[in-house]
Amino acid sequence: MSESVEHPRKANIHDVARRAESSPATVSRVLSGSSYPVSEAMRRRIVEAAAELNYTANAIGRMLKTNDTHEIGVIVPTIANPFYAQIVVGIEKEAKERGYGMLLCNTLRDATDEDRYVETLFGKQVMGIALSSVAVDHARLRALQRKGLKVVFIDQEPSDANSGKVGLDFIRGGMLAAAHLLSNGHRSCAYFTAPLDKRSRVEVLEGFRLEHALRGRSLDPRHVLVDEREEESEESVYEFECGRRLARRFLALTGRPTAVLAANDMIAIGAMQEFAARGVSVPDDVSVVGYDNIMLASLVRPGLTTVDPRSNEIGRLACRALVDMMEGETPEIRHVKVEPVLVERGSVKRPRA
Amino acid sequence: MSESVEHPRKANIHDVARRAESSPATVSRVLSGSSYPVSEAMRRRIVEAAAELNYTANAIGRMLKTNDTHEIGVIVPTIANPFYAQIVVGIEKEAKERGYGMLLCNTLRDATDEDRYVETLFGKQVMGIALSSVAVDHARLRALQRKGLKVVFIDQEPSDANSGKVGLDFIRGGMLAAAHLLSNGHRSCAYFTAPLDKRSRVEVLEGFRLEHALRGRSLDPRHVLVDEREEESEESVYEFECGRRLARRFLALTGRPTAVLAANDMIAIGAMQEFAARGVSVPDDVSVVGYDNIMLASLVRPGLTTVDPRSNEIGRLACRALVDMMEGETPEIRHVKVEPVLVERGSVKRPRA
DNA sequence: GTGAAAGCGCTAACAG
DNA sequence: CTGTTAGCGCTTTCAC
Repeated sequence: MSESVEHPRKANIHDVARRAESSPATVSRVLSGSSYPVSEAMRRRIVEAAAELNYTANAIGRMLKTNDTHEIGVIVPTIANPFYAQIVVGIEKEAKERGYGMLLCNTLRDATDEDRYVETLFGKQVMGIALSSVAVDHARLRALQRKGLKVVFIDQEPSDANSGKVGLDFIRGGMLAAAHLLSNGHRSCAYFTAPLDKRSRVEVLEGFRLEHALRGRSLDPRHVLVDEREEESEESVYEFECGRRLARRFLALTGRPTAVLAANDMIAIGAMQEFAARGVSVPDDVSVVGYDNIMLASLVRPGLTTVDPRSNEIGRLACRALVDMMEGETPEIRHVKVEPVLVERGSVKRPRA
Repeated sequence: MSESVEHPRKANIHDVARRAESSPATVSRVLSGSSYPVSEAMRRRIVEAAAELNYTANAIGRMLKTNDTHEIGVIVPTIANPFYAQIVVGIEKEAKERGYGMLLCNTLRDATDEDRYVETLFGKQVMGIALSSVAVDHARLRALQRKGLKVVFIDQEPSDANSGKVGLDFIRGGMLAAAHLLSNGHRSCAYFTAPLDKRSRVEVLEGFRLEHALRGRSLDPRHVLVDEREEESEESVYEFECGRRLARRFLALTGRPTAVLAANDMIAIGAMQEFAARGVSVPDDVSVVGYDNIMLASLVRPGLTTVDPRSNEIGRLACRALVDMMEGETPEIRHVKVEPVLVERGSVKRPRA
């Protein structure tokens, strides 16, 4: 039953040379786009012979010789999460433009796999790795960096002069939201968040506060509503429920604010849903701003005004930094923060007088 | 300015051999996990030397020698679409278990890029490609298959005895939905869909009809509601709006059915939203079933009962078929259809008597 | 302008 | 059990 059909051996550079009555060296020069001078006649013969033989250069041979794979490794928790999917697409776009291929690894948050992936990628001779994952063994990574591996961290603290880093500017995002709300005439704002154990959640709050301060205002501590419940079930389901719970607490507040910033869109949408269920109109009775700009934000009614972290751009920049490092460019742009941007939809309005 | 720090040359197999006072062959045997007998003492010395030198085998060298990269190529439109993201994650899980790496390519629906990707992957000596993209040059693909490339198509018509294929069983999905509705006592059902220019939309309808027939029922043609509007704007936004329009038409029907199957979740959710806005209760006044099981389906109120195509499983099977083909396994399982599954939530209920 | 030859790092005969 | 050797497909001196 083992009917392994014999395939015609793939043509190699010698085959092409023979057919074009030339030599491997010259074929290589022509087909790899070298600038080395080759006569027009010879060039034509070679191109023709290659076409006839259906020749495709073996990249492995080239890689071994040149010691340059033109590939980068990318490690993320999982592209099932749209945020990472966007980043990866951004990375790939940039990589494609620069002529690099991408080796993608989803760790699914398994620390063991993560380390294994780093090792495998290094073995495959990628010269650079972009990663957004916390559990990697940094000691090992350092060791590999000493052997020439370039590393760019995405949305992560630990970095150093030898690594690149692309950060998300949550503080700026919080400021953006505050600026939008305050300049729309809101004099009292609330912040909705799940427990403050993630950097993003606290930094958004920081920015929110900061912008208030910059405008001579302050955020009433009683208006910072932190959900107590632990994260059970799936993340987004949890966040949605969290938004509903916080909305109920919000409605019970005396001297209730006229606007809310939520730490992320799912919380905002949960809150909006609860408001609607209780006859509180968004944006007439209360304005809501989210964070993340997930697809859903454009679908709910009213559309959710939210802060977009520009994940695509994050990927692009990460890749750019990485490739620059690999190609020995100046490391000036090694540490970037991507500026988030406010997307206005219908969930914010000036408060009633 | 060109401060290219000199990195210590990576150790190679000769370095390890020298340090362990052995030979490259033996080092290879030990470090590549060959079953070739090597004395314990020697083995230990080699492992130790490798560790001291921080040795990582160069996979490129091995690939060139063995003519086996242990890598597969994956081509999809874009992982920004969660459906494809799920598939890719499924592929990768399976690939990881089987010891294969993955080269991911997002075509972003650019036909030119698609062909280029196929070529590049082939040049990189992947022995197999899984692809879910329509625009590939099939003539070229056939040519590469003749050179031994294995191909698995995902959710696509054109296939043949030489290629693998993993299909989605939309017909079965439609049947599942009908069975659920009918056995819950619904005697009159409707189908909501965007224009019938996609295979999925017509096959789901087919299945829906078929199951009716199998139970001696029939689907009233006037209850097949097809949106006329062309797809403008973003896909999911369009579908959402489409659901709302169809819901309005549905409510105007005389002898209105008690249940609805939507061609996909976004349409179903749009319809639910419209129903709610018009005081029609789901599931009390009308039951709704969706298709796709997107994350959102579990978040809306009531939860949307829907057909899950099991994209993750699709990816797994695609990869399994591919690797089997690459490893010369029997091709029995070459053409698979993945059985969808009904996920029950709160949007379906027996109709009022 | 062209070709011969060496060699990238590894594994697999083969010989001992 | 261990080592020597050849060579995977390519690029790149170097010599002509």
